[in-house]
Amino acid sequence: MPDVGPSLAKTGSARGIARKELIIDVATRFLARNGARGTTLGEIAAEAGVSQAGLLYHFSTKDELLHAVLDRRDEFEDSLLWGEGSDPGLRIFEIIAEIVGSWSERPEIVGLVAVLVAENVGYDGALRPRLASKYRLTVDRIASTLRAAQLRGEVRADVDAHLKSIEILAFLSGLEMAWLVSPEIAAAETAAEWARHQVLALRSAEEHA
Amino acid sequence: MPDVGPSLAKTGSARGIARKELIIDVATRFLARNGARGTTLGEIAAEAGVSQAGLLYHFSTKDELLHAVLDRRDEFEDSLLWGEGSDPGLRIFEIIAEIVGSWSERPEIVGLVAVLVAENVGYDGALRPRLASKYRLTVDRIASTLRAAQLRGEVRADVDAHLKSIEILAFLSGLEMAWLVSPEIAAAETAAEWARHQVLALRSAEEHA
DNA sequence: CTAGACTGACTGAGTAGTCAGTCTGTTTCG
DNA sequence: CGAAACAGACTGACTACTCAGTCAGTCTAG
Repeated sequence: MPDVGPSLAKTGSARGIARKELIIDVATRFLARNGARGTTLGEIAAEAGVSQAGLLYHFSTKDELLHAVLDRRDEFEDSLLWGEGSDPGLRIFEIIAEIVGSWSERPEIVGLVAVLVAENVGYDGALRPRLASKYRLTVDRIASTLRAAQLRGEVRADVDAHLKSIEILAFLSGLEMAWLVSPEIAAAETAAEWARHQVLALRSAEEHA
Repeated sequence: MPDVGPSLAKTGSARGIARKELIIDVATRFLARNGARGTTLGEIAAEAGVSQAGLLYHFSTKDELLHAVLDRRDEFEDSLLWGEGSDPGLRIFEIIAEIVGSWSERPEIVGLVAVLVAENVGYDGALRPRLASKYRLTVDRIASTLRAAQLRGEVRADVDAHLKSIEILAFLSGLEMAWLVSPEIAAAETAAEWARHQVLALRSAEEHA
């Protein structure tokens, strides 16, 4: 019985699984700093304590490794944004400010998605479709959250939830890039102030009472 | 008399200058889509109608070409942001919305800086110092504009001009990246709405009268 | 003794930069 | 005015190197 599609659950030994995880760890750090084109399989392999051929035993293609890294990252990001339930309402701004505040805890992996997105802007970018659809999904989720809050009367009705959602994500990813080139900027403070003002501006009159 | 430093005004023939400009044009388009690591000198040369060796006659190093592209881009960006005088006051938001609105006119070159920044996030990124200092310069300029507007009483005094400036640039560059992966998003509308709300939120009570 | 986890050696496709020489238009000089 | 000299703008061939992916074979835990 040949397994269908590319390795859906092909488990190996405990040792093998551990090494695979380690490789993903290491790859994440390299990719977040130098992008896919700026990272060689040799570097990752060496840091993970295997030969390049050994790495390719676990991930038969560079592309396969990239997707594995993104799979894990997607999971992580979802847990950050939607970890406390799928409809945080106006708390979404606080959550985002907290995410920015946590950058200093694991700086090596901040910017992974932003860096990969920038690398895949061309129409031939291999990861482009995946990154684009993930982006659209997140825009839609945040827009839905805002619309729900509008229906509950927590947010002013005259705000376009979709445009606001695009704005929120633009701010977040732009701040990420800025922090990456200039780590000394006050990213956490900027995000906290931003969140505070956003909530004030969006809160409906009724809520004020 | 040996000329001092790297080519400060070393002009060539009219034909040579024209070719150099053409190469910069072509390079700008490629770099904005595929970054420096994703663009080969051969591609640029072919599109500009010279051999690769011919290109290297004009720019003896890939790095030299990169800097030439950025020199032109810096000039262009300055003319967009500060073209109508160095202190636009609250008009800065309108200007930014106009910049976003103009993306569709020359889409091929949108994102140049964002893409190069993302590629140079690692500490060994060759362009990193240059890009970082340009970023800080722009942050400071916008912050100064806001502070001047505060002194004139046009903008509320309880806003931190520096954090606001970081926020503005984060929104702009983040929107750029979003538009690059998903060109169908309503970038111009998002920017216009954003600018409108920013001005409303920042305008001081006195100005309202 | 076997399957999973590797390694070392290799291949082939790029890719930046070098170099020696050519072509063409302009300037110098008899 | 015409030939010679020259300089700028290239080209084609090549070098030195990097890198993803292949392959045949080895090692080791269970």
